[in-house]
Amino acid sequence: MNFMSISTRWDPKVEEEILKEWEDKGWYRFVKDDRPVYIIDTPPPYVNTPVHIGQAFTFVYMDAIARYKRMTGHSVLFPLGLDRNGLPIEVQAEKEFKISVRTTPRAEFIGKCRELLDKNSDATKRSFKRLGISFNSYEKSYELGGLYETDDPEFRRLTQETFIELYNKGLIYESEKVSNYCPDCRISLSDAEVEYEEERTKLYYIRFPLKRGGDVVVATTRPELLAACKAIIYNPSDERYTALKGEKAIVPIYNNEIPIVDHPYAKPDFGTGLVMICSFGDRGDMIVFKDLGLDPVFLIDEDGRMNPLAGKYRGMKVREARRAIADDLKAIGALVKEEDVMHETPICWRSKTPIEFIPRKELYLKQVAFKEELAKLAGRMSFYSKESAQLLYSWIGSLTDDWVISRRRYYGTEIPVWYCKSCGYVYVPPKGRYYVPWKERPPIDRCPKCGGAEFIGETRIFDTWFDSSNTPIYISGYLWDREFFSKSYPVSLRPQGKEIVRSWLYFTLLKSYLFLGKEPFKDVWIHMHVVDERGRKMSKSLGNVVDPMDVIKRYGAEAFRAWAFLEGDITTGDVKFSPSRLEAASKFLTKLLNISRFISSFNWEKASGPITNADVWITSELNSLINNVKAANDQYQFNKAFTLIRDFTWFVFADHYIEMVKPRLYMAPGFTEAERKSALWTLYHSLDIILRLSAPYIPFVTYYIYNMIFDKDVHAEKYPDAEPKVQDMTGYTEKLVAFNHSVWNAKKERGLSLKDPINLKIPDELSIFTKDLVAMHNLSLGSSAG
RNA sequence: GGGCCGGUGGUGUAGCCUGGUUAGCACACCGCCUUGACAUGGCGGAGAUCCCAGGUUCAAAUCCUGGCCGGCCCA
Repeated sequence: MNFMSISTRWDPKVEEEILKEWEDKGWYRFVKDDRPVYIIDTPPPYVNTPVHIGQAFTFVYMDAIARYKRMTGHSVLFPLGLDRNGLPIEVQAEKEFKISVRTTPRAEFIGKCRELLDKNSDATKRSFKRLGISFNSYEKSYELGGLYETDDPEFRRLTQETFIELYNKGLIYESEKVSNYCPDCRISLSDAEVEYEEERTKLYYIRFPLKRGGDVVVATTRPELLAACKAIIYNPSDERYTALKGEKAIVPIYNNEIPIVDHPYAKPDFGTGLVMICSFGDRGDMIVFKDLGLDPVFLIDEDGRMNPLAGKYRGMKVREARRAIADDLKAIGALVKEEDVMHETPICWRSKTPIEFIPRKELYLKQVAFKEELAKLAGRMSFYSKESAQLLYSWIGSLTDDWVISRRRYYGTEIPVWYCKSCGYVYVPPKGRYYVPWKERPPIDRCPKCGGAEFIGETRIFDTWFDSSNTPIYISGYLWDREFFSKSYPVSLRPQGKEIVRSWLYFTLLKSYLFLGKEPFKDVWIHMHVVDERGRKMSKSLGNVVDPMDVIKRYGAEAFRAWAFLEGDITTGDVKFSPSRLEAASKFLTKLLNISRFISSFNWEKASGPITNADVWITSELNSLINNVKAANDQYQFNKAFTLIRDFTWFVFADHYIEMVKPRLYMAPGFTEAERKSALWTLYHSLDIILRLSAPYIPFVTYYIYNMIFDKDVHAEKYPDAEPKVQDMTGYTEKLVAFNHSVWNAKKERGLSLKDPINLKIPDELSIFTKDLVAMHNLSLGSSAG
């Protein structure tokens, strides 16, 4: 860069020039040397949508961590990953190309997905680059720090290797179990992928005749499951019904007899206190079926329609069947009443479709057996903030089923298994390469069991979390640099959102435990979300989505960054995005430029250090700032750290110290050359510290100023350390500030300009600053000394 | 139904752990000021039932109990 002098305003165009310089330098590339390594396992953004403002926000935080760690002498591994596996891209491909996954040949369909992914990936990369995120690289490569993609053959090779190893350890099994099923996505879901949504729905009160005569009324939200009802339960403490024990009820419409039994799952105050137990309306039904040893009947097929066992309702969608059966019940007088209720419905996290519980044959990874060990390993990781660890613990505690890892979709890592056509032998190949069983022959000619030569390749793929849970293993060189890997694992930091604690964080922990026997991270930084000005989640349907690139176009990346660090602590709560607050935060950039401009208008003359009391005072304040900022940084409290820097720079250094030394700089009468030099030394020294402290947060402006004044790259400098030799004079700050305000106030009250002389006494405790204070305020009389 | 987090001037927050200051700061607002870095500035001002109710204490924004509201998680 070559500019004449520091500008009074920050021009976002300068950011682009700086980015070019950074790119040319290749300075952020990962280098293996004898420095301690710091590894950040960044969350690979899914590339089917533009970068979200929340991602922009949190990646800026990660960038500050990376920059801070570099400046404190670490070799920082900070790779960019792009998540490209999974359902959303299939859905998008179907929409964009108007094709269906069910009718398009697999290879062709995958090609279409890839086409879209490549286009989207470029946009994502550009956004991060523009924000100044100092990833080791923006180019894909198979080396430490290289950009990686989760659908890359190498990444998938690792996924398959973890499978092969876990399979060989006997941790994976196939079973036909009832699983969460999304009829819309047509896949089984792990428990982690189930969300709950409050839904307004009807509660139907249905009359069941009793076999011995009379009847009972049962309330349910799912009358369409009547044909699958196997029992009616009441709470053992519910005296209204204890007499019914052992009785049989007759299911309306279907006329089969079912027992009435007591079970604590029934809540006396819900509906009538009687609950019909059907396979399967919800998780509670499953528990009761198991407890009572009932045989389930399944009524819903993979399209989300009623199957022939539902009788006349066959072929109907679940919701249609519900309405129809309610009408029929009414017609025969079995429907006592309908009531509006709010009900927590389990839904698919992607499509928001209500999930059904149906049996499917899927592959499972054992996890329930390891809950204790997992909780123990989780305890070895430090959480920031520490309260967020509870999210992980409670999830581990609530696990009841093993992890469904197979999916019947196309765009994902293939499950590396072949089946012998003649004897059904399950062949799992050795580790070492990426396998595509649906289109490849297995690497053996004959079945080891029966000698058969024909094999059927597995067509299913893995749950995307089975891929994503390998990121710390992948980025730290497991595949290509085993020596580095073994030294560097567990990696330093996992930064991620709270909403994927039970998925990404949990599954990574599980994989790491089963595959390596270790916890994956030393530190875990959990953040909340960026929401709109009114505190609502940003969503397309609300129309309140803010594109970070629009923000950058308008205000610049540096303004966005300044705002991100000043606005609030995203680890304790959601942060509201507000353009006016962003504008306000960006004013600090102007302030910093102008402070620098002012200081640089004087030549930096040699001096041995601060000699006057005022200069020692501000230097000791800087010391204290350095200590406080570093302490905050080390706790990942970057918002606190940057706020401290801003407050000091503006409201202490500029407002008080700079104003105090101006007379000296302009050689007001009575000051010596040595005193002037001392002030200059102190100003330059302070600015140097302030810029280095600020560099991780606002890397553009600090780079620009540092280059202009010190002709060096601030990002290659050391993070400041406090100087222990400086006498601590921070105790004066409060009094000094208060005195200055009292003078300004007094002048105000008397209608004087700040330049006018005034007759005021300097408090005794500030007498050591008399010379500077007299000159600063033009105090004419009454000073107690000097 | 259970758990976690949060509730401080119009807005964003600090302080709470380790009770005691006129509850600090910023944005916005109002007034004055083109003072040789900056008017995206300087100085000044007004503006707060510290969610509510009890309790502990000489003293509570801070500790305890209960409740309300908001958010999230689990059943």
